Amino acid sequence: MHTMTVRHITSLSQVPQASQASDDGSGRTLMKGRQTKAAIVNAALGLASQIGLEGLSIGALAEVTGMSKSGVFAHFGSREELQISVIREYHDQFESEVFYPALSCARGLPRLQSLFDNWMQRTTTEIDSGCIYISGAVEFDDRPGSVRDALASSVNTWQNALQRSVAQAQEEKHLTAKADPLQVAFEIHGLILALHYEARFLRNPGAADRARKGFSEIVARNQA
Amino acid sequence: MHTMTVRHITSLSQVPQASQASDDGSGRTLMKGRQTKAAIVNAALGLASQIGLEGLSIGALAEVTGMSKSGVFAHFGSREELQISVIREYHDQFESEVFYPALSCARGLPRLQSLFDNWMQRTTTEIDSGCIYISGAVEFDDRPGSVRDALASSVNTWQNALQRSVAQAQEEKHLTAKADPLQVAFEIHGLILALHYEARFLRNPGAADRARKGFSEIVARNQA
DNA sequence: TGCAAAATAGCACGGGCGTTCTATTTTGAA
DNA sequence: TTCAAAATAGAACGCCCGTGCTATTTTGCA
Repeated sequence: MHTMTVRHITSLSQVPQASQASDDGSGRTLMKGRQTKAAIVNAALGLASQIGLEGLSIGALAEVTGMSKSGVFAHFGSREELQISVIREYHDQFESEVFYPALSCARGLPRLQSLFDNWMQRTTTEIDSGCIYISGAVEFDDRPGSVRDALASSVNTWQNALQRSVAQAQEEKHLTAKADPLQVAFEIHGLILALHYEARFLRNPGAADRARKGFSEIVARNQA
Repeated sequence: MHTMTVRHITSLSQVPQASQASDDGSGRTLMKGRQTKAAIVNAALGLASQIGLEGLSIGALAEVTGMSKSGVFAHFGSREELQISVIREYHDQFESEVFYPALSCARGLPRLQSLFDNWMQRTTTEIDSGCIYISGAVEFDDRPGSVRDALASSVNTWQNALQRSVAQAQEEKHLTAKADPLQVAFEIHGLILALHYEARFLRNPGAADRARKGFSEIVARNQA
């Protein structure tokens, strides 16, 4: 039986969260375990990106980090909790690489374009490492449980942010009011998925260009 | 050491292949093992659709078919060969459900529309069972080997057929000659991937409508 | 510097996996 | 009906997995 502190995966908007520094609120100073745990999670994210969340094994993780199996295990209490930690880490990285940088662009189309560019950039990088929002969806689409919930929650948060950006582009009269943000976000998502599929699995060259072209066509078609 | 008869996965066009009846060409009559093997492969496809090609285990398959582990194993000689058999079976089903029926529609846009409709129909059905062209791509994008090769070969065959249909629609002056078949096929693929992702993983309603709408926009934009 | 608590290691367990080997049953042409 | 060949079963193998236990080491405040 584990004491599982429920921590919601949201933000991707307003609150820029607290310090994450040396104090966890319990009055005790940062113990070494925290850093170790962070290192483990980082290694785990690297592993999971390549072989998937399901392929992630505590034994392999112990080898990579140079620790013992039980030493790794103790930080999480279960494999599920480890997987959820990895998802949280990925969420944070995605947020800081794709979402936050776009906030420096003007509301509306510029910001939407920036969101897409950052997303493309990240996906292109991931052609060699894999995206766990994509692989995870396939691994857990039929597997109910807390891992699936954490994953879906993260993805939903991002999709909402994307849809919000489309709606803002309408408010700013950059896109026609007749467009449906859900539809636009759906089509953009499809471009990213096709890029990931064709570049990473099929190794087709030119997929990135096609994704970019697809985006500009979507924008053109929905322009105000 | 296995005698592995190399059988290329192609067709999806011209040659409607031979009888597949009771003679395998070696002069011997159909033995019972053939039917059993077919039954196993069918069961395996059902299993793999839900839990993926990697999740497929000989033990589980033996239980489902009511056979012994070694009885099942003997038909394939290795787990890889079993997975490849499943891919071949899926290829055949995909062909006969999506590709062949569309041939009864007129060359050009009608046939392309039919291909998409059949594909949509199949994907919609697969929201409950999963598509191994999609899950397999994720599972094997980083795992070289014969399974990956078989999968990529099947997918490439289908993509070529789709691109050919787009080109034919241009020849028939249904679509503008300025369109790029690779681009159009890429975007259509994206719609199907987004449908699968959002309907099967996120359980978002309305995804099918959005995919259809996306297709009609692609057609409209590329009309001659 | 001492000492409780936290972090890590070591070991063993039960279970599922793919595969191999050796019986045993079933098949179907002669 | 016979009998070799094909099909299937059964048991065992080594391997890796997640997890639970019990030391042992390390940490960092008093």
